[in-house]
Amino acid sequence: MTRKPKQIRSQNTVETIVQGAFIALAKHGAEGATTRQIAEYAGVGVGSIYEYFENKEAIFSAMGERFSKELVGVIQGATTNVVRLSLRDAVYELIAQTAEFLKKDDELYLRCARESALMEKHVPFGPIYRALADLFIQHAIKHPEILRLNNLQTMTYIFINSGIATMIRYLNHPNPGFTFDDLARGLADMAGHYVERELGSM
Amino acid sequence: MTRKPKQIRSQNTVETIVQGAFIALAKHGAEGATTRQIAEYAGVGVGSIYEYFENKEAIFSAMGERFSKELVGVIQGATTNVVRLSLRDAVYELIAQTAEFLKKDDELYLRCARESALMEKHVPFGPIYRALADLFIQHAIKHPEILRLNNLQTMTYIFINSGIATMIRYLNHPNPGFTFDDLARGLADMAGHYVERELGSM
Amino acid sequence: MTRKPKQIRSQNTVETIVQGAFIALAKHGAEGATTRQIAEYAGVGVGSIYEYFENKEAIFSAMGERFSKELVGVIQGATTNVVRLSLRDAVYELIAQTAEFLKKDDELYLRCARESALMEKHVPFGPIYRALADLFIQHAIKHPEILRLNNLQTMTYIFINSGIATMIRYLNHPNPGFTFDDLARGLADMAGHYVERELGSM
Amino acid sequence: MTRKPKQIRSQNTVETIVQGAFIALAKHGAEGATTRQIAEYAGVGVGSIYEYFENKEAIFSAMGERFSKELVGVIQGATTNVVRLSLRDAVYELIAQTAEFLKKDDELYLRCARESALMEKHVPFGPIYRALADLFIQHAIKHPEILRLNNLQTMTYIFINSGIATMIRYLNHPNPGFTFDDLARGLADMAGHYVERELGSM
DNA sequence: AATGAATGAGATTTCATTCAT
DNA sequence: TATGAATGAAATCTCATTCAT
Repeated sequence: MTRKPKQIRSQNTVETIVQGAFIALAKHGAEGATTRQIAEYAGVGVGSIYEYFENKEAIFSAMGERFSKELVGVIQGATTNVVRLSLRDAVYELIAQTAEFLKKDDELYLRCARESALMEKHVPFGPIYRALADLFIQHAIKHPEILRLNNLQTMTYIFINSGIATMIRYLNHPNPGFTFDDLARGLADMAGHYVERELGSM
Repeated sequence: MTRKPKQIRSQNTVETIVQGAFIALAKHGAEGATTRQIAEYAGVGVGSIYEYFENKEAIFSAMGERFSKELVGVIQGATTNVVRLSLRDAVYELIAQTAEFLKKDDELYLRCARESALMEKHVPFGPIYRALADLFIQHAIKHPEILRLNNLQTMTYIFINSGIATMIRYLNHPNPGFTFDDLARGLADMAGHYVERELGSM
Repeated sequence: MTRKPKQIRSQNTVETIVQGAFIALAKHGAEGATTRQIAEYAGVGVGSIYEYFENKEAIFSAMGERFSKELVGVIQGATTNVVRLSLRDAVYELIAQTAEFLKKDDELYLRCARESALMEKHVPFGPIYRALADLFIQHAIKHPEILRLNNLQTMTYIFINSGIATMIRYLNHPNPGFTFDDLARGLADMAGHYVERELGSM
Repeated sequence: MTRKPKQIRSQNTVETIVQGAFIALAKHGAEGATTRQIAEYAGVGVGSIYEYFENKEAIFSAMGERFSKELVGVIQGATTNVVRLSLRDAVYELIAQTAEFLKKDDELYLRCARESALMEKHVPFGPIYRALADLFIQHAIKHPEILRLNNLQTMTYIFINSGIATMIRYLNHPNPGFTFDDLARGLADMAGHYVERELGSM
C-alpha cells in the first residue's frame, strides 16, 4: 500500500479531527471539549492537531464552516423541489429538511447547536443567508406575486432567524404541549398567513 | 440601633459580585469571566466570592436569576399599558420595552446575552414564560376574539422565541439593511397579520 | 451578671479555644483543622482566637503543653501507688493509667495522638520524662536493688518510648490477635524480665 | 530498535517525581512539600506530576510504597545472615541494617520519617510485618527453642513497634546521654533477656 | 473584648501548546 | 508525518490573618 499523496491524507486527517471535535463538543460541551479529547475521538495524537490547525480556535472555525457548508448543501439540494411549492409549504419543507439535517448522526449537530458558543461565534451565517436568498429568488421567479411585498429584507431576516432559533430551542428542550410537526406547521403558517394577508390587503 | 449588619452587608456584597460578573462577562466574554476578573470588577477580593458563592457556577446561576427576575419585572410593569393595545401594538410595545431593558446600563445585558452559555444554561426561562402568559391572558380578557385561535400554545411559543432570538441577534449584529424599529414593526406585523388572517378566515 | 475579671475570662477563653482545637483535630485531622472550625467547636469567633494566640501554630503549642501537663498529672497522681509495686506491676499500672487518660473524653487525646504532627512537633516530652524519672527514683528508693542496673538511662529511654509508641499504635489500629491487656502485660513482662535477668545474672 | 519508550520514560519520570517528593519532604517538612516544590526538586514541570499521579495524595502513597518495599528488601537481604545469629545478635544486626537504610542518601528517609503523617498514613506496614515474620520463622527453624515462648504474637508486635519507634525517635532527636549503638544494644538486650528469662523459667 | 466579613497569598489542578523522537 | 510526554501559564479555590465595628 503506497503512501497516499500528501493532499489526500492531510485532507482526511483534517476531516477526522473536525469530526472528533464535533463528537467531543456534543459529548462534553464547549468547556469540556479538550484537545486531548478531540484527538482521542479523532483517533490521532494531540500533536497531529497542531500539524493541521493553528490552535484550538481554528478547529472551532473549521467546525463552523463545515456546519455552514453542509447546511447550504441541504438548502441547495432542496431548492428544485421547494421552489415549486407554495410559500407555506416551502417553509414547512425547509424546516423539515433542516431538522433532518440537525438530527442525523445521532443528533450530532443538534447537540452541538446547544452550545451556542459554536453557533454564535464560529458558524458563518453569511453563506446560509445567501443560500436562502437564492432559494427565495428562485421561488419568487415561479411565484412572482411575492415580490410585491415591501420590507422584504426585514421579513426574510425575521423568518430565517425565527425559524432557526425556535427550531433549535424546541429540539433541545421539547415542549410537551405540542409536537415538532406542530411547530413546523406553525412557522409555515406564520409565514404563509403573513404573506397572504400582506398581499391580500394591497 | 437595629441589628441588621450581617444581612445588609452580605446582600450588598452578593449584589456587588453579581454585578461584577455581569460586567466581566460583557467586557471579556465567557472566557474572560474568571473569578479574578469578577472580583476585580466587583471591587472585592477573590476570597469574598467564596464567602457567598459555593463556586463559580453559582455566580452564573445568580446572574441568570437576576436577569430573569428583572425581565419579569419589565413585563409586569408593562402589562397595564399593553393590555389596552391591539395585538400588533402590544407586541411592538413589548419588544420596545425589552430592547430598552437589554440596552440599559450601557448595554450590559445585551452584551451578556451574546454569550449564550449564560442564556441557555443559567437563565430560568420558566418565570419569563409565565409572566408573558399572564400578560397574554389579561390581554385576552380585553380582546376576547383572540381566544378563538387554535394552536394557541404553539403560536405563543413561536412568537416568544422568535421575538427574543431575533431581537438579540439583531442587537448584537445589527443588519445595516434596516433599523431595529423596522425589525420590531416587522415582528409586530407578523403576529398581527397572523392573527387577523387566522380569525378573518374563520 | 457582672463581667468576670479579665484574667479569668481570658483564661477561660484560652481553654475553650484549646479544647475546640482538640475536637477539631480529632475530627478532621491535622490538615483539616482550620481556624474556622476551631472557632466553631470552641463556640467563639475566629477573631477571638487571635486575641489570645499569636497564630495557629501557637494553638498547637498550647495543645501540646496541655497534653503534656495532664499526662504529668496522671503520672504524679499514680506515683504513691505505683512505687509500692514491683517493677513489672508498676509498668503495668502506669500503662493502664495512661491508656485511661488517652481514652477519656470519647478518646479525644487518642484520636489526636494519631496525628503525630502534634505529638512529634508540639508535645514537650521533657516534663513527661522528668515525671517518669521522678517516679522511677521514688520507686528505686523502695526497691534499691534496681540501682545496680547499668545503662539505666538507655533502658529507661527505651522502655518509655517503646511503651508510649506501642500503646498508641495499638490503640489506633488494634490488632485483632490479642487484647490491649495482653499488650500491657507484655510490656510489663518485657521490663520485668529484663530487670530480673539483668540483676539475677550479676 | 526495540519499542519501549513509553514504559521506560514513564517509569523514570514517576521515579524522579517520587524522589523529588522525598527530598521536598525531608527539606521542608510536610508543609513544604507542595506540588511546586516537588516538581522543582524533581526537575520536572508541575504539569508532569499530573501526567503520572491522580493528585498530590497519590504521590504520598507512592512514597509510602517505595519506602515499604525498600525496607522489605533490606530485611530480606539481611535474612541469610541474621538467621544464623542468636536472637540478641539478630535484633542488633537488624537494627543496625535498618539504621543504615534510614541514614542513606544523606538521611533522606530518616528526615522524612520525622513527618509521621507519611509514616502513619501512607506507609503500608503490612509487607514489612510479613517480611519480619518470615525472617522470624526462618530464624526459629535454626533456633527452635524460641517456639516454646507463649504470646509470641504479642511480643513480636511489641518488639517490632518498640524497635522502629525508638530508633526513629532517637535518630531524630539524639539523646546526648548515650549513643545509637547503646540504644541498639539495649534493644537487643531487651529482646534477648526477655527470651532467655522466659525460656529459662520454664 | 469579641466579632466575622473581607482579604490575598498561595495551594492544587487543568489544559493548550511545543518539540524531541 | 505523526506522536505524546513535557510544559507552565493560568484557573479555581482555601484559609490564616486582619481590622472596622
